[in-house]
Amino acid sequence: MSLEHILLGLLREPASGYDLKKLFEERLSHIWRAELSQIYPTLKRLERRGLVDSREAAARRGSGRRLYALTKAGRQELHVWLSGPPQFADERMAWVAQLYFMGELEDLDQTMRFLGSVRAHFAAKLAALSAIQRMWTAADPRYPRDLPVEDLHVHFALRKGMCSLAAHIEWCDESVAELTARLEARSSGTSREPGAAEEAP
Amino acid sequence: MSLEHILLGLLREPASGYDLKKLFEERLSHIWRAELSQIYPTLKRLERRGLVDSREAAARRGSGRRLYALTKAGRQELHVWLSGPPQFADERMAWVAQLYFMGELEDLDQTMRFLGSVRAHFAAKLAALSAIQRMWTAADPRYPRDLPVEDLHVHFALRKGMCSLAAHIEWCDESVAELTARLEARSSGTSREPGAAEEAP
DNA sequence: GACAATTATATAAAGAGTTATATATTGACA
DNA sequence: TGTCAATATATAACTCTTTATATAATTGTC
Repeated sequence: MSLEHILLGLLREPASGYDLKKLFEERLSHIWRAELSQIYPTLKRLERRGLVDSREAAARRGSGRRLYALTKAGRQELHVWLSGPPQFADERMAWVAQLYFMGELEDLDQTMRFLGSVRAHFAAKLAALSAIQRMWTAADPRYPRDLPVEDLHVHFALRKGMCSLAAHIEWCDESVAELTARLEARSSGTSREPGAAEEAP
Repeated sequence: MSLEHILLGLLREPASGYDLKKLFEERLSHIWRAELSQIYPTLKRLERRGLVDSREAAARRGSGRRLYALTKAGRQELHVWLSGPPQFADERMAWVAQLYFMGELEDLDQTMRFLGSVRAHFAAKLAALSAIQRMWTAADPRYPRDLPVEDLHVHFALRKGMCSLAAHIEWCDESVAELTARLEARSSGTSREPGAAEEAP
């Protein structure tokens, strides 16, 4: 189970369930997301298996917090996961399925609007990752060539997100261009469209 | 629930659960996957809701088959889904998480091997999609500019997969190049590595 | 002093997907 | 004749994830 391993990875420094949720949002939002209702029971399971241990600590506010930390066995398990083969899972992309079936609507304007929404979505995500990279570049003169090994890997993961998103945007533009060419061909000369005949009967 | 809508999309022609599983594998493998154990109960649910209806039919082999077909309500529901906003879901990419934490291992050779596996994986997937595109190009002289509207959308979805995969491969190459530069810098001149001192003590 | 926001943990219930298993029929091949 | 592969449906058990809800203390604000 990947969530377990990711929690082990995040627990290089001791953290509470609440902290871990924040770490997911701040550092891993482009890779994985997890809800508190999933994190808490998973931490308990990891503790039962001896991969993490916990101690109570004073809360800044609210009820007491429980800080979890990696055990030796936990670090070993993490290394096994990291040394193993890449774990691929096939994606489920509902929005691509929508596009796949959208010919059914026979409405290329709808397709155009749809591609616009898609492009905006990915552009926003790319802007967020670019901002992170810019911050990093400004803050650390070693970026990225001379980063410490750990940060280099984080950099790779960030670049993965940026490259994917940039490709999505380019694909949107390619598709919009193909659609536009088609719509122009339709509105000018050779038209067999049912709607076009209404213009000059 | 997206699987329901995808089944509605596939059911433009009547099909059995078994047929639909094949359609997922043949046409939608780069977009969505579904197991028979998920398809059968989903079809029953769709029938209870009046979005599809079914009739028994003779099986080519095996026990009798049940053919499902879209109802009017089903087609309407499909159109609502297709007219709605794109449904994005954040991906969970275990392999990127592995890379993110891989600095922990302090073994850049392992990182290199990992990136090699990743590249091979995506290259194989891209080859599969490219083959589909080549077949299509060869079979239909209208590809892609003058395709019927329906096929144009299928083409867009295929191109989405190809663009993503090509970007993944480029990212792999970029990362390998950065890693290589680093490994060469380490093996030549300025070395503070613990292993390097053993060469000439 | 009331109220909202934040910090913090916990659990129940539902939904989505995977794995394993059971059944039955037919055709091909050895 | 036996058995393997393909066609076809069905269900149980399990895992993973989301949504909703409950509790409780503290800080800042109006």
